[in-house]
Amino acid sequence: MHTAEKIHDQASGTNAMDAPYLTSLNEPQRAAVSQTEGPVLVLAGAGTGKTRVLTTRLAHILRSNKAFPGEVLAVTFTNKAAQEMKERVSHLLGGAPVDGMWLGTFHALAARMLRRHAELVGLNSNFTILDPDDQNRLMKQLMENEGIDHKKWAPKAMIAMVDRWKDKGQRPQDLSADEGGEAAGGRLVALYGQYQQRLRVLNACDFGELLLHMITIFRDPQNADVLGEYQRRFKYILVDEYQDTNVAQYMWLRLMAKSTDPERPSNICCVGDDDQSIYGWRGAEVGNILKFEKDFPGATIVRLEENYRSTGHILAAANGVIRNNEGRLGKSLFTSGDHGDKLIVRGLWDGEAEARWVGEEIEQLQNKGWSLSQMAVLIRAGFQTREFEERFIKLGLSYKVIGGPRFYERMEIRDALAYFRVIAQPADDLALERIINTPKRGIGASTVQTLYAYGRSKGISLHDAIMDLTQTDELKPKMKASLMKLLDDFIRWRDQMGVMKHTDLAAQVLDESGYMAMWQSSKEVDAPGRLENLKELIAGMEEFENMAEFLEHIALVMENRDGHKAESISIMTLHAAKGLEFDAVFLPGWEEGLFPSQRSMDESGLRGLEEERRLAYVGITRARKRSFISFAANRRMYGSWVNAIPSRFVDELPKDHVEVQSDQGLYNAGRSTHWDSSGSSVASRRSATVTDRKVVSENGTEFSRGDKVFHDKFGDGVIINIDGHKLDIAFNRGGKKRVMDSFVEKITE
DNA sequence: GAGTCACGAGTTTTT
DNA sequence: CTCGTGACTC
Ligand SMILES: Nc1ncnc2c1ncn2[C@@H]1O[C@H](COP(=O)(O)OP(=O)(O)OP(=O)(O)O)[C@@H](O)[C@H]1O
Repeated sequence: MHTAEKIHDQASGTNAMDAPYLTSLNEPQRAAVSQTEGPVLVLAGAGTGKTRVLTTRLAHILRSNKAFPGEVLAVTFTNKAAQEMKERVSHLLGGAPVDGMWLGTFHALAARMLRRHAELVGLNSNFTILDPDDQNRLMKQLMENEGIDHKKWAPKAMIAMVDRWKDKGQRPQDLSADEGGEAAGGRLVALYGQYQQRLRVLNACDFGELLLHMITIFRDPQNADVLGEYQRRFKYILVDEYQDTNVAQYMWLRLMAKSTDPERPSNICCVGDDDQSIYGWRGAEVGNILKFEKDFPGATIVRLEENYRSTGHILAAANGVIRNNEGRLGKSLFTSGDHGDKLIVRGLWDGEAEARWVGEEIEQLQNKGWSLSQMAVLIRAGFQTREFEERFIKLGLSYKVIGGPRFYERMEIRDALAYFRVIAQPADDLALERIINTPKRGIGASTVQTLYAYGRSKGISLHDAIMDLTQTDELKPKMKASLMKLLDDFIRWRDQMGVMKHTDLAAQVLDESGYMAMWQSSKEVDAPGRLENLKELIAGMEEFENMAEFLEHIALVMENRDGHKAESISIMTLHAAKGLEFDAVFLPGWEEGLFPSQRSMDESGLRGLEEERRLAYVGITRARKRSFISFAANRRMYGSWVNAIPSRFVDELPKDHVEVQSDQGLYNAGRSTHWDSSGSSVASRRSATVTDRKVVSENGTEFSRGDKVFHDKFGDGVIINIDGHKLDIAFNRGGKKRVMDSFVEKITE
């Protein structure tokens, strides 16, 4: 034990070493908890209690008076995990709520800091946090100004690239002009620069910028006192899911974790598992966890090997899959529990049959007394929810889609929020633009263009541009009156902000703006529902102190409506399931192209495939007792039927630990037989034909399934099957035809 | 400037 | 197939 710790213990007069919570840990876990001083890395596989260690460690630090709550920085991956950790800690400490901790996601914590120091980077402390939709719209505007074709270069894709740069901590000035490659006609870096400028004018930040601004502040020698304050404040730093931190997050952490006294290394504890790194596409760097020892010399590495979550068969199956990845740190895992039941692997005819089967299995488990809340369907991509939802509705099974369509993404909610945002922060152009003509005020697109053009020429916001132009005669009188009315409304509402209760103000705004009336008089079928949602929105605001707090919550916490629905099965993506556990887990859609995702492999090759495999590992290891893996031989894609072959991950499951239960021998047949969908005119019906994955035509073009092609006579289509040089193509104009590869051209976007 | 229709693109994964 | 965008007309 470190000397410092002893001193603390004596000083506080508390002997925390016999605290009750320590008895619920195994030996290495306890070591990781009680070694509070110096850098510690807990590197361990799934279900070994990493999160439990981190939570207990936090409780231990507080309980032994080593730090006040406000002196601990604890970073979690999701807001939900932060919430849970807060509850667990307070529970471990006897139940009283623990307030004042710096506990949250990277973004939530950075936002909290940035509100305090906004002026150091030229922002006002009431800056707006843009959501992804705002980002896209802003990018689109910039591209239109620059005359860049936003159909050829999707603004969303451009923003994705900008976000990746931000993940790496790269600002426009850190990039050479050609770093964007062909994107946006070779001008992406320039666009990035303009985008940053606009953020400043809008007094706004996007997600990545929250961290980048804090890094900028910390690095500026002029602000040494600010950095010093945080370095001294945070006596202990704890980070969960360290394998999925990106470069910017890493830099931010390192700046704060830098010890002010070389004699006393920083007390940072990170936990993670390189095999569970699944956010590479978002800039996460597994390298961060690999170099921990180098970054923090003298670090203690704790390995946990006992898995407390899953049965032997589940662990063995997961290990069998992940073993196929190269360059792993390698960890051993064992369980003292039973083998349990083998994993079920089942091939089915199509997605509908798959959903039906899953439904049956769920009902059987229910009949055995298992709880729906302890079951989950884990999918690869959002669109897969549909067939399960349809099936569950038919069966009357209660379910919740985690991370599905979110409440705040609904049109009417976004509109209402836009009003609130403009009240809170007048320079929020994107919000103002959204509602400037909603409800209809006769302010059309061309007027907005005029206003923007003026604002751009003066370097001011839309709001200020309106202020200026309504003082002149440049606008038509009608337009001018309309704009002045709106401006006056906002000024009046803004004056009320400090006076009126925020929920009352919200109701008043929606009423006086005519927004409520717009829906009340609407004949649309969903108008009543929208009004209902608006009411709910205002009711939900009650939980918050004021408007600013409410808006902050909306921006940072992506919350889900039915998240609390008890006794229902969860449907969510594998990504969203990270860190969770269920008695029974269903893993549908294990087909090549879907899982592993074709796109991931096309974009990132082997790296992409390995990340997909880690996703499979994460999925399997979410299960405590039962795991059901399935694949379908036929999938509907863009309305036409596509036949699918089982995922390579199915083959990687060790035979001894799975029970294969496939319909009509689909397990093997799926990969060698062409399956006709019921009655549709697939050309190869006459015989079971061989499906090839790829073919290279005489003239050297490579065709794969899913490729878009053009045929002189039939037009555009998609390759659904390949048999030597013969391609089965679903043509957009209708009909599926079998043609020779030499007759079609590949369309490359 | 507002409303209607047709075409086109899309399916990863999210703080 | 389904949603959203953009072009066209009144
Ligand atoms: N010492 C222990 N004794 C009994 N149960 C434990 C112990 N440690 C952890 N567990 C249980 O094991 C399960 C997994 O723990 P936890 O979620 O902390 O693991 P993890 O390593 O974070 O998992 P993952 O990386 O897969 O998300 C939990 O149900 C937890 O309560």
